[in-house]
Amino acid sequence: MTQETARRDFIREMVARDVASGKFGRPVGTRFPPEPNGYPHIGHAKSICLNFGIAREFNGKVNLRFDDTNPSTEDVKYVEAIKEDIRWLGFQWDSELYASDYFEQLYEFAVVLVRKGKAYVDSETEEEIRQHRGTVTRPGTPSKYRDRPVEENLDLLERMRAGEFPDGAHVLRARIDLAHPNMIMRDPLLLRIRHAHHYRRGDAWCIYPLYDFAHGLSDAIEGITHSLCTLEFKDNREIYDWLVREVGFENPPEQTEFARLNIDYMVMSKRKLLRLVTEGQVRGWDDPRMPTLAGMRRRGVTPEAIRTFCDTIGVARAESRVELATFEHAVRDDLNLRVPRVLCVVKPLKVVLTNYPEGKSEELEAPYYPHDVPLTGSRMIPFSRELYIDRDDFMENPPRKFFRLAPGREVRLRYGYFITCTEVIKNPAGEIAELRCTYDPATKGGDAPDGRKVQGTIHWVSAAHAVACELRLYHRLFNVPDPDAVSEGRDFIAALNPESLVVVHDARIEPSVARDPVGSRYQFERTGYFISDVVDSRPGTLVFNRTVTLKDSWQKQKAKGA
RNA sequence: UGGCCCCUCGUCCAAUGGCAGGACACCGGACUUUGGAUCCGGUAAUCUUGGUUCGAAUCCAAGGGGGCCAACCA
Repeated sequence: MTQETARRDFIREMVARDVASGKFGRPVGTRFPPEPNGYPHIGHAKSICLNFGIAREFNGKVNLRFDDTNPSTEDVKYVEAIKEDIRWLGFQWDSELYASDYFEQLYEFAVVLVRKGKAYVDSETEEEIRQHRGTVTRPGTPSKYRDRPVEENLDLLERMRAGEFPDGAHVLRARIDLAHPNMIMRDPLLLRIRHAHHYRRGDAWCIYPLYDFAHGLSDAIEGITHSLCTLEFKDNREIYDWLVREVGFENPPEQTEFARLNIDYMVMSKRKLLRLVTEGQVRGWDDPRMPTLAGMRRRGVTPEAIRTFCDTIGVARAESRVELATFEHAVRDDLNLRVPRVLCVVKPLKVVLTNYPEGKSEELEAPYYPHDVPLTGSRMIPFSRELYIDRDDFMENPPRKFFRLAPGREVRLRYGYFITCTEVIKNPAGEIAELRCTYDPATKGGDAPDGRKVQGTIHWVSAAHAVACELRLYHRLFNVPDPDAVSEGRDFIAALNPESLVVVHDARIEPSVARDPVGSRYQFERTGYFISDVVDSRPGTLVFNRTVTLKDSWQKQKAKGA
């Protein structure tokens, strides 16, 4: 707010200029204008951070305005979801408003336009209107109703509102120019008849404004100064300006467009997300694989990480696609500094310590945070003769640079002892069933008094004390970086990653987490960040969602060797 | 093909006529009881061609490439 030297995006620079010049003669006003027909996603988060951020930085106001002008797709459940997600992201709006509350005013504006000869009632069919609009390379032709007398237009408009006509019988159009090079300006439709129940207005209205008619005028009614939207609305700016001018607003708001957010391996279109949900490709709007805020929340992503991410990617006018790594970095960077570490074995392999007394067990103290995280706390973890380690941490014939357990090799058990593998036990099928190891009692806590070093440290749990749990390992939902760009005629559904969710049913976790509340976040050491699932996890049936893996330079090493 | 918008390291964003910089990614190294984190170092870009200018990523022109617009969706 005070950092005038901080680098700013082109929009903030513009707002700063406008504030300095007193251009609008009123405080900065922004708005976030979702249509309540779907759940907000990370792309909306970018817009939310921008609009709410600017209002805060410039001591302005931000409105949450639902652009609810289409009764057939909208629902209260979406307005509730949107409000919840904005709050969760950490923002508070100054006013909660609805375009549907402006229907009366919009109707009056329509009358004004008709009286000025700037709008008319067209009675052509939908098909005729489309035909007469021309194409991008060919001008359109006027409707035969275009020159109806004002009085007739007024009468028709009134009767449209009164419900005298069926859907599609008439529309109100702006009278501009059928040959306009900007298609949007070829007498755009303003009001259409829709005998449909509106989730807020009920059956009070049967004519509904279209986006172009409602949006700019709603901004103007609210005294918005800076109306920020995405690039695809660039052409609409012309009708926006035309309408606020014709209706007579002084110092009307001005629209500025910025590039929408795209992230590799994600789809951001609400239409596509809705399809994923309705077709059951995912388990709902809050499926942790979804780019929705609800999905990310359930996945374990924090609002702070999302806000940091939005800061990182910046705001510009060039279309772009952000690498997934940029997003994952923001997530790890935030989680690293806030969540406790615990031990969880994903694919258990039994280890028997042949020189550890049978029936004995002990408690080892394990800090929750590593030395470089400024948080404190620890818990005791049980240790005994039979343990589980991860199958991936043992190889019978290890390649070079494999620093983990192998026959004859010594490794450290995290917070525990050094162990050495002495024997590999196989089942009749020849698969490794169990390892026999010896432990060195002198290395309790993880250090050898003789200064002996080990290459690797692996995680483990005590077989008798560990708690079975379910792990949901999420991967990218799509196999291609740009699922929106699947070739013509092919469905983006075909690009879905069949392994976007891998469920592990028999993971084993240290018992300390058993009674933590659902929604608790952890780092499972050496594995990744996880959150206990708020929907399905309960005491006795623990379920964890993997938020993001840890960076894995061993995987990278392996890939290079391959 | 009409109109409009955009084009800087692999990716995202800066540089607002004056030394092309940051973040992520990548590659090395240090450190390490997480192959995590951290620290240090490195590779790496102005779409092309002209023009204006003492000086151009920046201004102009042409070309190339990408995107948006022809829903009674937003």
